[in-house]
Amino acid sequence: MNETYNPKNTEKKWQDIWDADGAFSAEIDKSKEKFYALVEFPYPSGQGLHVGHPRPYTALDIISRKRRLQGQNVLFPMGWDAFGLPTENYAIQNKIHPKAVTEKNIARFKEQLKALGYSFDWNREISTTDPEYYKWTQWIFLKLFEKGLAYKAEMPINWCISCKVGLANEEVVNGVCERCGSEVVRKVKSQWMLKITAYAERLINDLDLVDYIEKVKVQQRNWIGKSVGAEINFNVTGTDEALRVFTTRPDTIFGATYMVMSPEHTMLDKYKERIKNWDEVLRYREDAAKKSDFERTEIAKDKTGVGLDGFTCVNPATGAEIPVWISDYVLISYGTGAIMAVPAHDERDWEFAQKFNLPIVEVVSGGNVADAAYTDTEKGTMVNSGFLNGLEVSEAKKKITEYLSDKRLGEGKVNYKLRDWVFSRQRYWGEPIPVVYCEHCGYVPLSEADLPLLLPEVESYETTDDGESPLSKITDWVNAKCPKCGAAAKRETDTMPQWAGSSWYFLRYIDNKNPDKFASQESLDYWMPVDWYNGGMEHTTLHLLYSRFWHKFLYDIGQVTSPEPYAKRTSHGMILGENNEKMSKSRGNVVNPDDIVGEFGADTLRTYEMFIGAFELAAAWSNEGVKGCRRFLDRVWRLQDMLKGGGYSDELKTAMHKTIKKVTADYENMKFNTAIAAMMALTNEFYRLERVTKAEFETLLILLNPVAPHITEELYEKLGNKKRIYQSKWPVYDENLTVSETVTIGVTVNGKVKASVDVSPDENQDDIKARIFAIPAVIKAVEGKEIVKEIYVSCRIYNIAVR
RNA sequence: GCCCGAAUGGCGGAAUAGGUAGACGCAAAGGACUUAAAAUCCUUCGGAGGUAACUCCGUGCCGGUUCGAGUCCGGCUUCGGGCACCA
Repeated sequence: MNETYNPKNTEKKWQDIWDADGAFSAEIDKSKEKFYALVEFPYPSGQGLHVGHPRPYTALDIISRKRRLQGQNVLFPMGWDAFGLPTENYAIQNKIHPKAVTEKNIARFKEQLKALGYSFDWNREISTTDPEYYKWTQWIFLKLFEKGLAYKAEMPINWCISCKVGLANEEVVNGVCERCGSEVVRKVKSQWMLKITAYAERLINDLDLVDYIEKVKVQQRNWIGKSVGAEINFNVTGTDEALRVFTTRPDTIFGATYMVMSPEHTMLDKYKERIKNWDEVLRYREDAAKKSDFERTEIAKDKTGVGLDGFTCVNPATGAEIPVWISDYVLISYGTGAIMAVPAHDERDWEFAQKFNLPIVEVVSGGNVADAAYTDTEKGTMVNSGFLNGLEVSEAKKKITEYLSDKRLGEGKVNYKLRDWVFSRQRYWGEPIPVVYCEHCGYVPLSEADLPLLLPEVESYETTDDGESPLSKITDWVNAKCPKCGAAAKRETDTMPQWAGSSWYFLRYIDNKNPDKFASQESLDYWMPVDWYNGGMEHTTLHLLYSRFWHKFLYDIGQVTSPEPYAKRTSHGMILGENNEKMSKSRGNVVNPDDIVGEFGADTLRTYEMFIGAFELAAAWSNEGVKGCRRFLDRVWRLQDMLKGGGYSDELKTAMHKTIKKVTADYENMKFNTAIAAMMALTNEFYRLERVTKAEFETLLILLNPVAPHITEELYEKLGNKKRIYQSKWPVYDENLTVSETVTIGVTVNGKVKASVDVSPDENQDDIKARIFAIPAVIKAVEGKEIVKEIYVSCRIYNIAVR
């Protein structure tokens, strides 16, 4: 009898052995196929590791460990996305330097991750807050600036009128400040922007080059939101000037019965003398400033707006003078900030017209525009539309666009929902933006030789009363010389958003200590692109898109050789609390991974998180379920007590080959739960026979090793192996041996199961039919009925349709 | 509101290409072992009816396609993720 399974005796032991052996350190080796596996590096929060973290990490650890056994040269790195708001807020509250907080949090995270036995190459660890790292983040910014992709623009921020600070969206709860409950307004500030929109088309098109799960591609395409339409000029009555609109439905122009401008539209200010109800406009503008875009575009809410008195435009198609309104459902950030309203064929316009009694003119037949807007573009013919009458919508689109550009009234235009990236934060704990402002030269970038521009020490990390970054109060840091003319100049005091550091981190892992370049050409050539990147769906539209944008930019300037950073992208579901709600302190349903490791061991935690359910779906935590996985590992441990020598036994030969096949495929398809179920079933077979051969046991151990690396290494050693599992080979299966001689299939009558019958794959239908019609239950079911049809699907089903 | 997902026993979930719904695990019940408990092992385990053989119902709801639908189509409901300064 061997001693009982105690992970405390074995897990640390194997982690130390792997460390000492350098088992998982990756080096360039051109004789081997490379595999670069990437998981999203964590934000090292003060709460420590969450049970959600191990889910994706274990998943790619499994794939990495398996690929190594299959002979690939695997790079599986880990690091820290350590700049950010929570650390800064914690630092403010506790009067500790954010750097100290970060160091402490990283140490804790690292210890926790190490205890889980991941095969990370810790030699390649990085932190975005390390000056040797953010030097290159700043360097990329300089390149963007150099190419005209970084620029300054007036953009609104959330401003708490009481705290006098700029707030993150998250800190605005129901329109009020999360800290003090006061009103939050939008305040316009000059901010650094990155021109991601210049890459919109390629970010869509190049999705065809990569293997991302479909929902990620769809979400990115929708986020970029390409729409093809036209920009059209509507002359302002009595002037030479035009109000320009963007529309995806130029075909409906004859139905444009009024126009709507965003309350922020600059043309309003220009014509304020003409607008008789200017006071009303100002009041409306103030109210709109309090709402987010999200609130403003909500369709369910009551539409609001102000009709301009004394300001009208002319519909260029009909020649009619039409009223102009302002309303907050038109956003200044999309299109031209103004629309032509076609209430008959747009839902929002329809509701607005209903509320304010504006005329609704049908120009596409097919619906009943008195009841609802008719928005179908597939079916319908143009009516009430002059020279467009009788055309289909798509034809009308083409014709009116040509007409408008001939008459110089507008032209075809592609618009994207994607907006440029607001790159400034008025915060301390971020990368300083390496730019100075010189009165003579304007914004001047630092020279590359001056990087990294270090984040200076400050007394206080509190944002300032005027909404500027805390850096603005450090005068001897702010005061600098213009790199161009040498005159006195001021440094930019905004810092970069957390997204900056995470937009290129995969490039630093491959050569993390290089002092001269973010990564050497050799390492880029060998390791890039990332072969498999797994992360949360919540990062699909921001992080994933931002990093693709930066990588494409680096590609354009010849710094990297692949147009896309990630060859493959998969996604995991969240781990919820036992009550099926998101884990949070306030809900009291948080599970600490340390407790699970302490009580059951890391292998149990890993096995459980992989067994919990379909990888891509959310799953609720269950402490009872954890116990079940520990029980499975206990059963595997006790297999050593029923060990017999020899190869695969005759009884289990098929089961062994089938299991190898299933586990091998399931791991690659991230169906970890069914892979584990198959290994449980195999273990149950050993128990049923009350013995396991050495070869069978070793195969099980290697198959299970990626999921539960410690227990399997220990048992493998106990079997007398001098080599470790990590040095062994992935088992192979023989396809011919995975097929059983007979299969049990169902016999159904009109789709209802009546009996089952064993068939062999090569048996012909007539023989099977003869046997089936001898079964009493089948005879009874078809008795006195007419047999209409019989369907036999080989090794699947035999169905008899009767009447 | 817009975009993307999801819904299957008491519970977590399984079901390559539309082919025996409920694999595997948890919980529960009964039994074996034990002085006892824990652990372990064995059995039962979707619902209703029936002594039984067996019958009927059953994959969120309504309808459709099909010899056959958890799976496909149309229309809903509810829940989760994202909505650009949380990351």
